[in-house]
Amino acid sequence: MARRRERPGPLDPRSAEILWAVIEEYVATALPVGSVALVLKHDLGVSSATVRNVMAELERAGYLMQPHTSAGRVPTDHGYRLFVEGRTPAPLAPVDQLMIRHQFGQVEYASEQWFRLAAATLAGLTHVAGLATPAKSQAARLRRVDLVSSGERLASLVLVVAEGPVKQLLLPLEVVAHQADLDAAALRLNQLAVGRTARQLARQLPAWPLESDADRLAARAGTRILAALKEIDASAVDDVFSEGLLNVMEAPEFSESEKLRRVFRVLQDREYLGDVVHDVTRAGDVRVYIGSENRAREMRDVALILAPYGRPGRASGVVGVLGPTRMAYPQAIGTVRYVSGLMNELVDHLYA
Amino acid sequence: MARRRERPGPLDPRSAEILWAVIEEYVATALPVGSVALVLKHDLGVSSATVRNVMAELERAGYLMQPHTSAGRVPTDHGYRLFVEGRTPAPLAPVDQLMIRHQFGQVEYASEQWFRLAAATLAGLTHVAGLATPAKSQAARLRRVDLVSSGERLASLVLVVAEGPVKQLLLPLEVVAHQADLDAAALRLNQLAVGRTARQLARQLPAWPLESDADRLAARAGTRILAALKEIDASAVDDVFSEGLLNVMEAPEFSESEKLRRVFRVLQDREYLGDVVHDVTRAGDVRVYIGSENRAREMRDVALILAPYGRPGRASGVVGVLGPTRMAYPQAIGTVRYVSGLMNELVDHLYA
DNA sequence: GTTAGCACTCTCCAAGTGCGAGTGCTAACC
DNA sequence: GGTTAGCACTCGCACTTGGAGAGTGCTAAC
Repeated sequence: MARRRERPGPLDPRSAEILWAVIEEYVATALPVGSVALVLKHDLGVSSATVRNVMAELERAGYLMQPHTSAGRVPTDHGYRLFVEGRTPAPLAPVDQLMIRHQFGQVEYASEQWFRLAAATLAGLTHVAGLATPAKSQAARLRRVDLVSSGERLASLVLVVAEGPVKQLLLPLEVVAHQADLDAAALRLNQLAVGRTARQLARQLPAWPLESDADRLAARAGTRILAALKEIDASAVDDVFSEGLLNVMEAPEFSESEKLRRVFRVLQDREYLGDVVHDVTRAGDVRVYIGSENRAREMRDVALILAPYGRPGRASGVVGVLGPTRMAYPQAIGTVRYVSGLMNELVDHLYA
Repeated sequence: MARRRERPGPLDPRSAEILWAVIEEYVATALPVGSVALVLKHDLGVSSATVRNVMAELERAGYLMQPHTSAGRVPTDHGYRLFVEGRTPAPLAPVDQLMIRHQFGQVEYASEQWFRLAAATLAGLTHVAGLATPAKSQAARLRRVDLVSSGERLASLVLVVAEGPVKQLLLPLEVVAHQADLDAAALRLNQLAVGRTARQLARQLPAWPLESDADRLAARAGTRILAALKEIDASAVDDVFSEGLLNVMEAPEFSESEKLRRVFRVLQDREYLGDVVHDVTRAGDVRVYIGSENRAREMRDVALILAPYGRPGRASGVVGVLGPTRMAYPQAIGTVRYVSGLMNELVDHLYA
């Protein structure tokens, strides 16, 4: 019996075929896969005894495991990893491509809805949870300011930030000001602050003129704007749209709600998500995190497939899916890749 | 034995005392309450046998039930209802009031964060899930328009809506236009469209001038604005901030994830939530929906405590909590009432 | 009207049992 | 030498059985 080294490079073709078969079977049924059932369904050219021998090797190599003696085999995270690397992703079916394009066409001019739709689309096609973060740049650049009166001593400060969402803040006023006064200040702000990042604004703000009432109002707003820009830059991810979490809840591996809770907990951990998003953006392509490959312990039951979109540094975000490690990887990867390409187009178009 | 009519008006004091005791005990332990345990802990002036008799009556009247013969008693939805009506809500502890005020003080001028904070605060204090919907008026009124260039043939249309969030849309342009052209059009729009509702805009739009390029651009934007306003008006609730869903997931009654899934499903049903919000707003005070009192079947395991804030018709929303029917109602009601009062103050201040 | 006493009911838990799926090993086979 | 049939063995799962314990409803006495 050709004893194999522990977890070596590529598998011989037959072992690979059997491993793929086990994984596909397990992904479909969520039940440990036995040798007999496998030869029955997958028409491998060998008997169940041979399959048993190969499976035993695959287990020694760390790609399969038995939940208990005398149960079938279940893929390990390493097994899935090999599968993901060994199989080419399945490109999204043309009919689905068409369907998605149609849906995105409907919200083409409502950029706020892109991310939600991306998440929903991914959830719908992969039957796991879809995720999307809005595009965001490292250093937010102010594109437009507006001041709207909200009473004699209160104004709404509207900030349009390049490559990001619009923000509304309240600005309490020291002196009574009407819309005309605010307009004058806004004019000033659009001259002085637009196009600046937080860093630039911090440097220039002290030198702003303070001669007229409008100047002073503008300076006051400037301070507030600076704080807001800093806050935007500081947050790793400002929002994560998730859709189809119900899909994940329905998976049998999450029938004990403790595992479910763990996933939810991570999904609220902005810092962790920020790290992952950073990784994915830097990698520049689809990334797959399988179970224990996730940095967070609590994610050891789930797999994450993420792809960046946009332009690194300028405006970028990620889209992807989250599901049990028992997932149809080739299909999911193909789908995530397609949707990220679509988001690329949309964002490119917007921030050309 | 004084046979009682079925589910009559108020209970005699002793029966009420026992019912309250059962509910408090059950809320604390989540275990069916037996007669012996009750007299031991609650120091009622009677023996367990008497308690048994009273409990049997309460069961006949529909306020208690047994999960199975020879188990203790569990309150029914009717029992909780009686409890809610019979007990005065517990006002929020002064120390908690202070804590909340402090937290809201920190985001006083970031109106977008109020709702999330309200939900988070409620979740933290009540140990169930906190909910909040942003303030919204029946007929959105435009407060300000801005056009920002996003390329030669694309503009961002920024809409500030009275009593609502700011919106950003993309406006594809028929002809090449630079920021100066957009400014001219925006000036027109702020003269023609500001202060109008969708209905008013629909009437006036056809009569807008179309002489200059700016006019034509403004008209084009006007059409888009009208569509956006209509959309805002049409959506029953545009967003529901929920925090602390993990609290609910941890409750023993949701250990089977099927019940959990039901709750999540309802939480995504905008139409249903819209109906409830409408009810609460019309009622004008805290409303409690216990289990089967909810219109949605899927909500029969949970209780909802909601309070409106803002001004009906003008800008109003709701805050509240969602948890298992086994909830500390007096405390939760007191907390929800307090937070809704706080939101009232904030919104009043803003839209004075 | 209240209470002690008691028979009765029903869940929960632990231990025991048969079944079936699936394995690893051995010896024969190509 | 790799492959395969055969077989003993293992172990989880579902089911049964048998107390133990909690809690009830009823009855009779107070």
